[in-house]
Amino acid sequence: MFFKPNASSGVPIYVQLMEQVKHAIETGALRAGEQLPAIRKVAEDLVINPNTVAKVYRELEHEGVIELRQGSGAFVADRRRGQARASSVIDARPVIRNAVARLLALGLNEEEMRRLFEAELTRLREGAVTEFAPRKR
Amino acid sequence: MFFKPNASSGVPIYVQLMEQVKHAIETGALRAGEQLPAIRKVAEDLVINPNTVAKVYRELEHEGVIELRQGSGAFVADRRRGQARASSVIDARPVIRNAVARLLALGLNEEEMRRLFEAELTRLREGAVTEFAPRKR
DNA sequence: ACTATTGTACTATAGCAATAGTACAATTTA
DNA sequence: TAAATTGTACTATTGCTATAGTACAATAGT
Repeated sequence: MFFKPNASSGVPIYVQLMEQVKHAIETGALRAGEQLPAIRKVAEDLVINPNTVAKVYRELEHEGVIELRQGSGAFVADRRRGQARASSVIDARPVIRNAVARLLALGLNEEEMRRLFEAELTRLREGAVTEFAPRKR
Repeated sequence: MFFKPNASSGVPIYVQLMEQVKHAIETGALRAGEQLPAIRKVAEDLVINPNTVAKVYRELEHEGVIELRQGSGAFVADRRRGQARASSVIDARPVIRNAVARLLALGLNEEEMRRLFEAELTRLREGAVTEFAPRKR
């Protein structure tokens, strides 16, 4: 599992890290019971503040994703649910990998892909949407 | 074109709005020369602060995406580039639409889809990545 | 027991996001 | 010309993100 904070994306670093850890668990890169690197170690590697990493671990624990044991470290919580999810997400990987490859072939850049993807998710979400259309001239 | 601010996504509202406007132009929903709704109107519709919308328009103008004319309003800049892009993005739409449908069929929720997608983009991006792996026990 | 490691818990600071409110300037419309 | 509309430009406030620095508490390893 890899991580590279995208400082210019507008998404807070701690949110990005949380997402990465969850994704690592979903894909089986991190399995139940396994230990995560120490707060200070992660902070050093990513060149971010230890407090930021601590916040990530704290939040993840609050969500039941990991377990924190003072003096020992952080461990992936062993919930059957996450493990069951893993297979689905792993099966899903080639699907988006293929799609992204096609988008790339069509000449789209990363930003365009992301906007297209988010627009599609919004479409699914539906709910109370507000129209944002050009005015009559 | 539709817009629904996702306050809990961690992404600043003004960034989301900027992305939406760009996407609308890329897909042809907004065409060169067309007028965008007034700042106060958008703010009212989306129930956000006029200053936030003003910031969006200001930033978009700075990027050359739109033109601001005091007293008149905001207009989509007529650069050939955006128009040329439109066809590519439109062609790309069924690709991700199909992919998202498959992910949905696999039982993935929105968050999982987004993480999977972002992970794939990170893979493409490559560059200097920092390993984030479990420690030996 | 001692030491190192790991998470916990503060305070303080700087910057950005978003809101609220007000006033002004340029243009369009009647 | 007068009024309405639209963008511009402030100040002030609140809350969150991220950083820096320090100290403490619990556990593991020797």
